[in-house]
Amino acid sequence: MKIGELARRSGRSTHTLRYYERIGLLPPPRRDGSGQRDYDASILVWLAFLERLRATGMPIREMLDYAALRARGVETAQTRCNLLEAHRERVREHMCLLQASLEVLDTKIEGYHATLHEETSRI
Amino acid sequence: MKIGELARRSGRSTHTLRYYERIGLLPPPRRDGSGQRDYDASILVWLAFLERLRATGMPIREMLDYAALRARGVETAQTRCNLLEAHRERVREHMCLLQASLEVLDTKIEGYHATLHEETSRI
DNA sequence: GCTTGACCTGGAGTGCGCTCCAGGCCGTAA
DNA sequence: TTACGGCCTGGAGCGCACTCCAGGTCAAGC
Repeated sequence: MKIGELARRSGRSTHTLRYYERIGLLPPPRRDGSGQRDYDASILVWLAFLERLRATGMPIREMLDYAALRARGVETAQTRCNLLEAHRERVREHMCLLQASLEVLDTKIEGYHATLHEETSRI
Repeated sequence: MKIGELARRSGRSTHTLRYYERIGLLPPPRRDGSGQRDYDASILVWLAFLERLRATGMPIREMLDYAALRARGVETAQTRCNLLEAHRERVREHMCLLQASLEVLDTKIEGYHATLHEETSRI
């Protein structure tokens, strides 16, 4: 699979894919006769996983740590697992904060509705 | 209240408070005899509200829109309410995405646990 | 043969939200 | 009186995660 197709199928731009490779988040793929990248379909799984990490706010620096551990093989499984568990905990905390802020927002909006209703009925 | 105290009480740095003022997110406070900012305690309420917007991921640009509407007075209440409601909807969507990603993370971690357990019991 | 479009590289640029710096003023306490 | 801490300004710098550019190669279709 060439970079354009991978971009389409993974939802990234070709720019981003090359950038990820440059910083070490994607393994360098093999190249075809004319030097163009030729990806294995399995890379889509890795990209999908990275997207979950990204969506939950993990900084790239930390993804790099994870990727480096992964490259060192099975003996780092425990460390990777710990890393993911720590991240999960942060995500949970973030969601709690969002939930609390959402409630404040609800209250604020409710206040606007009350005021606006008063305005209307006063006319 | 001087800027240092406001920083302490609002959880921002003095740098950030001056920055917010510069971009129009905080109204310019009065100054004391020697030109130092002298804040009214009521500004804490506004800062706390901004913090909720920030925590839920509203870009500063949009906070500025809100602040500008607010400055125009009561006739913009409906528009401000709409703005907050649209934002609330985005936050809800974001939370759904986080929830889904959290579940993927759980599955992944579960997989690590299974593998690690297998490793252990094979020894 | 020529055009088109996808690909290549190294490096510069972007937008966001701060964060810090230099150089200076002011009021209080030792 | 001098040292200190906190304040002032305009403007530069930073970290992040991309995003784009110039200038080039290459394969396929007309």
